[in-house]
Amino acid sequence: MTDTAVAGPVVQQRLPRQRADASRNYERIVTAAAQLFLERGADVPLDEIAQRAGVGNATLYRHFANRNELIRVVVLSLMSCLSAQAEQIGATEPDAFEALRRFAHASADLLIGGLCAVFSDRLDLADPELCEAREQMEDAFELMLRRARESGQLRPDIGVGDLIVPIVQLTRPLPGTAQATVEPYAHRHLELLLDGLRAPQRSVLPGSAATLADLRLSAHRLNDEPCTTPNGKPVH
Amino acid sequence: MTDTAVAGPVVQQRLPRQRADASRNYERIVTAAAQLFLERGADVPLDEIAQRAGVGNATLYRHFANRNELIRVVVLSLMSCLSAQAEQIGATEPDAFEALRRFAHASADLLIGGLCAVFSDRLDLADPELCEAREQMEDAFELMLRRARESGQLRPDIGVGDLIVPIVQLTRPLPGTAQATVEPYAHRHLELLLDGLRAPQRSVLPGSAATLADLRLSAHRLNDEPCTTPNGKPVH
Amino acid sequence: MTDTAVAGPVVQQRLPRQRADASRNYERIVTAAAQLFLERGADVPLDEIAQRAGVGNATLYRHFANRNELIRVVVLSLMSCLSAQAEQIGATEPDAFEALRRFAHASADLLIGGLCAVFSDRLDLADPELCEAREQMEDAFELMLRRARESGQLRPDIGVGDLIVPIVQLTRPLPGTAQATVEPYAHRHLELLLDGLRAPQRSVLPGSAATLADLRLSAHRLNDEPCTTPNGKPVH
Amino acid sequence: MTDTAVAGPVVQQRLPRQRADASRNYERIVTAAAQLFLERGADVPLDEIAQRAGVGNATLYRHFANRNELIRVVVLSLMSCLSAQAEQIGATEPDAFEALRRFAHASADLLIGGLCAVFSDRLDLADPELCEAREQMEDAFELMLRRARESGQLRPDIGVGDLIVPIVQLTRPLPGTAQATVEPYAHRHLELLLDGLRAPQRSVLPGSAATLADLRLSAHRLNDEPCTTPNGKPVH
DNA sequence: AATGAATGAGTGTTCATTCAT
DNA sequence: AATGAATGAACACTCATTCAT
Repeated sequence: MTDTAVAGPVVQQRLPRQRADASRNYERIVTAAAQLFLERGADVPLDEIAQRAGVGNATLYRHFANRNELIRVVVLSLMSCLSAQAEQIGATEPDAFEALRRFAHASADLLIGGLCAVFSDRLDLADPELCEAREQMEDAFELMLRRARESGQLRPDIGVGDLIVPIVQLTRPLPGTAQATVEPYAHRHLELLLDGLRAPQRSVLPGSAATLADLRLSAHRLNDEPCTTPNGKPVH
Repeated sequence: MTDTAVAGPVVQQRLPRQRADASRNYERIVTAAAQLFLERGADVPLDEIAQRAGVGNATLYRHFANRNELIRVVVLSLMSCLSAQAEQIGATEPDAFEALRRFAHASADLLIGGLCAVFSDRLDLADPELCEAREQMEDAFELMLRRARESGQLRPDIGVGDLIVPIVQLTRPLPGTAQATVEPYAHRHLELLLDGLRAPQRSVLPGSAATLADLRLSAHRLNDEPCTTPNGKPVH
Repeated sequence: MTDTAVAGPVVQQRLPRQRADASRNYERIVTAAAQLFLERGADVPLDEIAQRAGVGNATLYRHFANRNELIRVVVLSLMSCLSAQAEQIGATEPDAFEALRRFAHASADLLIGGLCAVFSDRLDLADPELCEAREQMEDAFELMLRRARESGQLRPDIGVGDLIVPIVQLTRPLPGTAQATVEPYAHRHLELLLDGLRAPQRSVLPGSAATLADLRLSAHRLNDEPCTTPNGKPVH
Repeated sequence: MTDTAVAGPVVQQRLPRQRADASRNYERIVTAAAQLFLERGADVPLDEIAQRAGVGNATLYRHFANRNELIRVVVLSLMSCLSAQAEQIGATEPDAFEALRRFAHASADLLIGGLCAVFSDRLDLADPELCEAREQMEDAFELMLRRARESGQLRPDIGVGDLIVPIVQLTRPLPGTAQATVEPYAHRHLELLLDGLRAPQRSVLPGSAATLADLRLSAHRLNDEPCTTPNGKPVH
């Protein structure tokens, strides 16, 4: 993935009249942020992002009012890339399950783990731009799943969340390590999961499939309650 | 899971003559820490842990010289519980794959996601107590896998890391949310993964199985290098 | 100087009925405190003093309400030793200047640098016990000086403060170092000073001689004022 | 002494393009630090230094990474002033001993007592800038001494440490008091010492002259050993 | 517009002092 | 009486955010 692959689509949405150096700085900041969020987590000092981008810290603030704004743009950028990938694979891969498989791995390659931030309390759930990007992405997954299901290769009890959430989780950087650490394993484990997705199904799944929005909502609901195990017993 | 289930085994290793109130506080701190680490990540203010434990901040420091000490004990406690579970399940469940399956879900119930801290740079890789607990845990998994493999129910190309890492990842709390948010989905996705583990295998896996130590080592190797994708292209 | 040399005289002044272990602890604390104050400054953690004394920290507080109490006793102990030395030397040394000289060096040997605490704001200037000890010590010096002056060996423009203050200063441990570091030099420089004290005088001294009380008073007067140089210009 | 007299030489060494307000703050911090270190010791809360300088605490940290950095600059500044004084006096005073005398008193006026920090474990003994400043200062003293010795006015058994150390000690602020408290006496006692330095010598000195580096080294050697009196008996 | 600098709120940690055994 | 433990108030240092150049 190149710099423009991440920052490009979003940058294009910005207002036209902008000094050349300003838009160059904007891109450099987004790029540096994407790198550092993945390498060091969502809490990296903004000063370091500015430094890696080669700009002053105040310049970062000129473009992004706060850390959440920056996260938002990085996430939008990632989701945008993802949707584009889906479209391209869907258009070219004849086998439906193989398309799903390739898309899943492509997502991992796109470091979709960064998307975990989608669920972060740092993002405004109602942000229209974000919602739209998310729906677009979910639609892409949905389409892939429908086709695979219709082809008879996908077990029928699978929803979009059953794919996105595991991809997000399996590709997250392990805490304290760079993204690159998990990546080789991510593909391997993803493959195992995909095998579990194939028809005929080998088990009865507990729970039900969820969308990202579902997850986000349940997170909101639970956030202030005491932490309990699924059996309802308080933790510890 | 009760308090003693988490803190017990470690507490038992402490020196004998300890005032009742002190050991009560010790356990309360470990318990509060385990909760808050899961709910809010490894960076929760220690003051909040002390507050939730109902003790002064300095009391926490009397028991644990710093945050890493505390993490270490929490992790040891979790791993210890896990090994005990394995033993119990292995002794009672006749079907080998079902034993594996139950153990995997039990691990998720034990909030094993917290174990992600094993990989954290916060822990001393060489700490003997930690190594021992990790090996014990890996042995338990190894035994489960061997039996399932010998019973012909497990695909043969699976190593211990192929189980532990996905469990850790799938059960990690989504960033910014409480552990409880993922948990229902964790079991569901784990089940999918387990289906992928069953024989006959439905795909050829990329990469190779890894142990926790492997992961940790590769993390060390990569940490100072520039972050690259598996294809060798620099990220972004 | 032995342990009892420091702690002894003061201990004898305490009330009679006391458990044997209590009075043993008292002495051990004073001894440990005297050591650590000299080695590490007046700010050593009291817990360390208790530890070196081999008692619990709370035991220290049973004997001394706070750090100042402890300093007070250590200082009293040192001054007491000093007065005893003066008496002994005065009684045995026939040459008056030599007596002064020996006393000065004996004072240095007694680590009189610790007396700097006399001036510390940590001590109650009006404390009667302290005043008495100070006067006693000053009397001893006074007597030495008078005899030396009468013998014609001492220049006439010298007061008691002209001896005590330089001794205190020259024997203070250099910051960040143990007392022992200066000690060899202290005797050497003291000797130089004593040479300066001999008659006939080689210069006209600025200012006037001071007593410890004078110093202490002027310290009080100045403490809250802005810091100025002797010329009245503000420092820096 | 004016602000620039203290902070000037060091400030001049900083990188060229600096905002006016930043360099003003830098000087104010150094000035405030020099004052407070002398008034209250090397342990004054940095927040208070910041407050006296009229800046926020974080501003202090922008300029000095930690307390030792600050001490280092203050010390460098003092030593630099001192060397300049020596040069000026040496060039204008025809009488060699009088030059020495004037320099000694000028040193006291420069609050050289603050130099005690030279010995502090807070300073990096190997710091090249510091070493250079120290050597420069010692050279200045050395030159003064040689001239006085050659003129026949200085007793021959005197080394540079025999001047610097007593000056440092005699001008140190008494603990718990402002620098100003000792200052009047410092000049008086210094004069006595200088009288002791004059030829013909009136005594045989014990020990030998030392440089600052010697002192620092012996401090290092002794710091971890048990504290003993010069006679080899353990203290107390 | 870009930026270096300023800043206050927050966190980890220490320590004098008090409490409970 | 002795003591291990508890505690809150300090202090060093960091960082997001704002200010001034």
